[in-house]
Amino acid sequence: MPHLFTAARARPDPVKRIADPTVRRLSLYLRFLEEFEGAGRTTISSGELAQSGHTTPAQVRKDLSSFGSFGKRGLGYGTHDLVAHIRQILGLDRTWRLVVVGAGRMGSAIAQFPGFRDRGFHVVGIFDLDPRRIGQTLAGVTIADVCHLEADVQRLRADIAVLALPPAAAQSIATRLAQAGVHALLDFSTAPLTVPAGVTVRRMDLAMELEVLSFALTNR
Amino acid sequence: MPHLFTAARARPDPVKRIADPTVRRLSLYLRFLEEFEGAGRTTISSGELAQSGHTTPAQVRKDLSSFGSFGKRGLGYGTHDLVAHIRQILGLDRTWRLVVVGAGRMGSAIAQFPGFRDRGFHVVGIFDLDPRRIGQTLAGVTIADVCHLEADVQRLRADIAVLALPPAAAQSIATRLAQAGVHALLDFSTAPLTVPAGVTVRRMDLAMELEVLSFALTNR
DNA sequence: ACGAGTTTGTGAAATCCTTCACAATCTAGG
DNA sequence: CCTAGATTGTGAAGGATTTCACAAACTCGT
Ligand SMILES: NC(=O)c1ccc[n+]([C@@H]2O[C@H](COP(=O)([O-])OP(=O)(O)OC[C@H]3O[C@@H](n4cnc5c(N)ncnc54)[C@H](O)[C@@H]3O)[C@@H](O)[C@H]2O)c1
Ligand SMILES: NC(=O)c1ccc[n+]([C@@H]2O[C@H](COP(=O)([O-])OP(=O)(O)OC[C@H]3O[C@@H](n4cnc5c(N)ncnc54)[C@H](O)[C@@H]3O)[C@@H](O)[C@H]2O)c1
Repeated sequence: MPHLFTAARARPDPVKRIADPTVRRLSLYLRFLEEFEGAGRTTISSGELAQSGHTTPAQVRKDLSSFGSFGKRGLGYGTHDLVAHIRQILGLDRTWRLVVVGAGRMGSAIAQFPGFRDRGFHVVGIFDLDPRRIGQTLAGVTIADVCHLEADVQRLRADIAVLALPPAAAQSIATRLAQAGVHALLDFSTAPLTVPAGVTVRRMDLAMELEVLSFALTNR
Repeated sequence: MPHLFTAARARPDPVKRIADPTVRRLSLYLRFLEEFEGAGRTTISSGELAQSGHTTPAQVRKDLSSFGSFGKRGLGYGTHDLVAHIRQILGLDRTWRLVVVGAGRMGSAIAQFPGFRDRGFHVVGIFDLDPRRIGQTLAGVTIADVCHLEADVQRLRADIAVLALPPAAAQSIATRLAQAGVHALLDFSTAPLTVPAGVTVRRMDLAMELEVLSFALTNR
């Protein structure tokens, strides 16, 4: 399900579809660039980036060139510059407000993970159904009753929701979130969700990945 | 990085590369089929399967046809039959022995998740570095010291390892596991791993998925 | 200021994956 | 047994993504 988009921030030229794999790689490149920048490197070539990311120099250059021309021929890319550009392309030059729905094992692990805040993803709300969980605090956020979900996510101005729910509950919660104006969902449950147009869903399906590994092992 | 394989279990015909997306969809189809089977349906058409999985009838048929001819024209696929076939294709007609390395928030959540055992993935070992964790028990398995990792995974006959480690530790543990004969890794850390040929790695990169969502939100 | 050496940016080619379209084959009903 | 209706299996077409290959543009040392 590819999606159209218009270029970020008044750049007139490249109104163009960006492939999903490109966006994922951009996210990867960003990490390496930050490492390189931290290590004091001021420039980096497509070849070096490619090596870090298990891809090819041509791929790196194609990926970047869909957004503009950030490198210097003969030299490579300025690490600091490129970090700034990719952050802007990915929309990481701001913070995003996250809610976690389902405070079980997985939901708790995610809500307590400090790495997200460091990258601009702030957990501003946690919801559950279970009276024993409601009222407890995780990483400074008090678990709220899911029955006021719509009002709460609007009050909290949530941008993104992480669903760590039993599969049976996921669809109904997804619909309620979409209704309440949350346009991005990260779903850990096993059933694919149906959502209104304009809402993006990403799935994290552990069981599927294990089955892919099983297939790989089975076929030598 | 596509990989070659030879057809599962002495079928002479289709020595052919199977696309990764095909394998993932097979895993999806299997879930729906199990639901349909549980609901008493004896046959199902490619159209119905497609609808459940957000894909097209042609895609479903192509996917299945890379492995053989399982349907009946005019009727569809026998649910029970197809479940059995897909299980066999994916290598799910046996149990797989899992170890979890890193018993922090994420590792604990995974080790304690009952859903895996139900699908044939048995957690047989958990490892950590932290003396406070070593000796504790999760879901009936005692956390062992990672220093005997190689000997332990061989003794436990582990097939698959889940890495829930700090990124800095992941590469070294992956290398040790590969050395010890574990040919399939599921990695939760953020750095892509380099492994010897013959070892399959799947990544679960939460941060990357959030950044893809950030991109989607940013570009309307 | 110049030439040797690098590295980018990008059309074109190649590869990979999905969709189309239809003959082949089945069921069901009379 | 025959016909109407349904659905599979699959080559071929189409679309998407990756790789190739090379001119353009830069740096650096002299
Ligand atoms: N834990 C894992 O390692 C793991 C692995 C693979 C998949 N998953 C999937 O992730 C999801 C969560 O897994 P988990 O292990 O955290 O489960 P869990 O049972 O520990 O937690 C689920 C939580 O959701 C809450 N909940 C249930 N219905 C709700 C509703 N309608 N609204 C709000 N909260 C509700 C429950 O009270 C519970 O706290 C499941 O879909 C599971 O299949 C988890
Ligand atoms: N928790 C999350 O929601 C989350 C989200 C995104 C990514 N991740 C990633 O998953 C990984 C694990 O995250 P976490 O939250 O569970 O971290 P954590 O700190 O809770 O757990 C890490 C565990 O690994 C152990 N460990 C460290 N070095 C080790 C070694 N060499 N051998 C064995 N054990 C070792 C530590 O003792 C600790 O128990 C990290 O790479 C993290 O970036 C986690």
